[in-house]
Amino acid sequence: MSAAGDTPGEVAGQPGATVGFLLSQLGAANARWFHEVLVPAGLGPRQFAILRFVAGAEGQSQNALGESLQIAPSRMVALIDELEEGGLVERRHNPHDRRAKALYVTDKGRRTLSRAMKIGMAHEADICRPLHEGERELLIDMLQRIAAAQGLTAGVHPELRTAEPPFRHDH
Amino acid sequence: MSAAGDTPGEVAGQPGATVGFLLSQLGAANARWFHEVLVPAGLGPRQFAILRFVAGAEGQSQNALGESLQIAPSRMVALIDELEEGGLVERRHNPHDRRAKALYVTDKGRRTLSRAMKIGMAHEADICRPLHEGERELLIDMLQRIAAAQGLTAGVHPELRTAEPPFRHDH
DNA sequence: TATTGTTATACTCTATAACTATA
DNA sequence: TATAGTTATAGAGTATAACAATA
Repeated sequence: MSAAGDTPGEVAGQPGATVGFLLSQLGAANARWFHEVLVPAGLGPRQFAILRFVAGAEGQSQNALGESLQIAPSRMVALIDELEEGGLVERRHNPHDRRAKALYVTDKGRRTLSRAMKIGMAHEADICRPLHEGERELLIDMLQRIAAAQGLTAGVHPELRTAEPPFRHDH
Repeated sequence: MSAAGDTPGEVAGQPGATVGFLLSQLGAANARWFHEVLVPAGLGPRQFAILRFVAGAEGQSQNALGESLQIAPSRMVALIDELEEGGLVERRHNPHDRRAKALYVTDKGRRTLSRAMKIGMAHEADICRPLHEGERELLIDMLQRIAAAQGLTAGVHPELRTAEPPFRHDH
């Protein structure tokens, strides 16, 4: 971090231009922004993520889904409740295990998901508008390398996660 | 967002590689990571940010500082309380306005700040380890362009902010 | 005895509004 | 009447543990 004070002429108290600060700042800002643009679809970012995972493998139990997304079982309940009350997913009976619920996306859920994904693509375009030709791919490549080095898996967002991430502690 | 399902062969339910997702994921992960590495300094990221701003312009009132960082006055109280209890900053009397407190960094605060900034620089180096020669500058340039397009000011972290950010709503 | 889903409880964080002492 | 700081309260979000039904 080329922190304030160690660069002559830099205003003390300003974090300056560091990757860490910018990632943190942009991450928080974009999460909120995405939350906002998703409102017309009637979904929050978390519900969007869960809806995608349900659609990706229908019939899963809540706990199985929660394990993929690293969400505690007790949290899944309210999350699925919301989606079910909105008529986007269904809890069906699992014929092989009467304890478990099998999760399915409804037709309405599929339409909502489709709309939300269009919004997501437009949002991505908005974010990348300041980038020049070809820079988006380069940016993604760099960010993916940083994510991989921190042991972040491709599909799981930390905001959803219950447990601590597999950070590197060798510094 | 090149969302799941619109790319043939992509596993549905996976957000895929988008700038929006990666920023959000890395932002959250790095914020937590930074929180963790900062523990030995006895500071949280927010307190670190405040300490820097106090050091950057000593004698400021709490409200003035809160306006710079976009923190509500009532939140500032507890934040400054913590720093004062830790012996890192002092609330002195403002000779010109007996309502206001003038904030100053103690010697201990200066040593803590110095230690925290070293940690911050090491953290930045850790983040950027997967990048090749010269890529860090390019990454910062791209991230700054994205931040600027969203109206984010250089020194203010959204996590600290009370009010809504000046997002673009033209999409 | 272990597991699925659920509920209840407590804890953290923060936003809001009321209050005091000054101005 | 307005402002600086403070306090109190309420709300959201989330983690933890206990629970009933089933395996």
